[in-house]
Amino acid sequence: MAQFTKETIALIREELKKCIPQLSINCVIFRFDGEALQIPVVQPMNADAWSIPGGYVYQKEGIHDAAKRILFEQTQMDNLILSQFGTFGSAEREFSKEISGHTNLGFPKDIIDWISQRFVTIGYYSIVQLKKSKLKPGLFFKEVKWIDINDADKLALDHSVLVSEAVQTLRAELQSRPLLSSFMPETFTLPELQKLYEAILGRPVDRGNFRQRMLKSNILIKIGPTREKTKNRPPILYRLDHKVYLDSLTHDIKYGF
Amino acid sequence: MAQFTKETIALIREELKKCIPQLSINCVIFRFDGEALQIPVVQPMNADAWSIPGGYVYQKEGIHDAAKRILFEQTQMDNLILSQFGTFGSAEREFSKEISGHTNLGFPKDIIDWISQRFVTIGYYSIVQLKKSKLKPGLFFKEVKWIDINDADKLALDHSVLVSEAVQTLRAELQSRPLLSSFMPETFTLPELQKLYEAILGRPVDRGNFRQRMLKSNILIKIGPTREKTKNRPPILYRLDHKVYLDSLTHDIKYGF
DNA sequence: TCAAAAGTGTTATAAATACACCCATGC
DNA sequence: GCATGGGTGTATTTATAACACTTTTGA
Repeated sequence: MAQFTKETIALIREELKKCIPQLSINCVIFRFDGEALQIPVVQPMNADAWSIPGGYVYQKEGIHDAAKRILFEQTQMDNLILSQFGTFGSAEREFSKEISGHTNLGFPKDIIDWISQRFVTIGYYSIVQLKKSKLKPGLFFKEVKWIDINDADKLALDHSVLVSEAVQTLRAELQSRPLLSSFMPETFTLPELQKLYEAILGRPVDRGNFRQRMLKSNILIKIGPTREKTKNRPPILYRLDHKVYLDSLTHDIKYGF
Repeated sequence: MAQFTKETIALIREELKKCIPQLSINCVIFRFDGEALQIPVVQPMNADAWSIPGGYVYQKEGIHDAAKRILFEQTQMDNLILSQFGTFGSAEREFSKEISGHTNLGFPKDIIDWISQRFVTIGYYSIVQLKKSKLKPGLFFKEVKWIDINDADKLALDHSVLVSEAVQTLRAELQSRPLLSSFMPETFTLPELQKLYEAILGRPVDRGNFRQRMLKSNILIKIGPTREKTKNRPPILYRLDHKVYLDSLTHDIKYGF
């Protein structure tokens, strides 16, 4: 396990001093690679386990800004629209054993004490387009990588729970938030869009009905028969009509009266 | 403005020592008086402004339990089902002036410093039946009272914002959470239920369609023609079929494909 | 010409929505 | 009898959902 230099430890100590204690932020970022939803996970310098990106809030910083900063520091991804999916702070959310159990953290006691306190964490989620999803590990991290959400069941602490809560929120907000703008590239085909919906909903969707609904809603603008050679019948290329799409989001729920 | 005794101040100091700093919880509790939605607001001993119930989280206490405890301490209401509606912590959420601006708080400096720090607050909401909604002010409070949500625009700090966020969440969760069980008494009439829906949705609803939908869903059990003398045609009494009601909550959203 | 994936159409059912009409009560 | 609020029915439109059929491509 890598050890931190004296300078790095001093730096970390200074950073932690500027933060609100016992409050953390964790981010679940989604992308769609054409087949499945994926999220980035990070591996700190001094640990083997994988976590979702997370950190602490500066005293003079809003929690929203903190989430953006932390995400950028740990993955280099920027310009994301973040939304909360919940705040987690049961009495059992106390991982001092799991954290200090690793004998060779390379941290002095004061830092170990600080990070192994009982924490309340605010969960944020966001979405990034595939082409903007290049990751670069932050200062104190060995590695960052994308994993399928279905493989997110062995993360550090209670991070697997956070991921599944974020997925549920994503699902619930599919019709009320402009998720497509964030997920899809400039141009795409209906079969591609359908696969995204299937990945988010976790179930197959009927092709005919899906197309009908999408086309009737006028959120898609046809821009040509296709781009490349395809193995079978070439799909039609579309792009989002952002204006119509934003208007189409269900601000009002149907009640039947 | 009332002053605290030396003993009370010592007690408060001991309490605060046991709490997570810079993290608070605020509760928005709804009841329905037959006409409008109402929430309880509290007035601390040493302040004139009205706030929604709120407090701090003990080190060894889950945030959910903390919300229940705080609510009980400040209103004596118990056995509520609490849900989060958001966590608030913008950099501007810093009310030291508003808090210490009141010159006669009656607190020593260390306590003023503690409570006028920058706080992140977790918002919880819940519902209580009218007949279970008797309030009793807590130890450090002058008064507790119910106010209409429409009159909640002059609360302390940013509490009016919290209330409006809670109302939005209530609205959004009307079809997915068992709110009726908490709002309605054992027996009620359809016009009464309709008024609740109108209060929550903030708009009139069609009587015919409302009745149809309610009756077709089988969540109501007819228990008699009426109870008392009424001015006009006596409405029919119903009670909730809790089993059917819970099953009827929309766990899956309609997408059209 | 065949498989595979894309694209289109048809139909049955259920839900949403707008109303019109009747009923029971007190005055 | 009539105003008032409670209760019921009907008709139109729209959405959901299942599924059959056609088209285009590469091999």
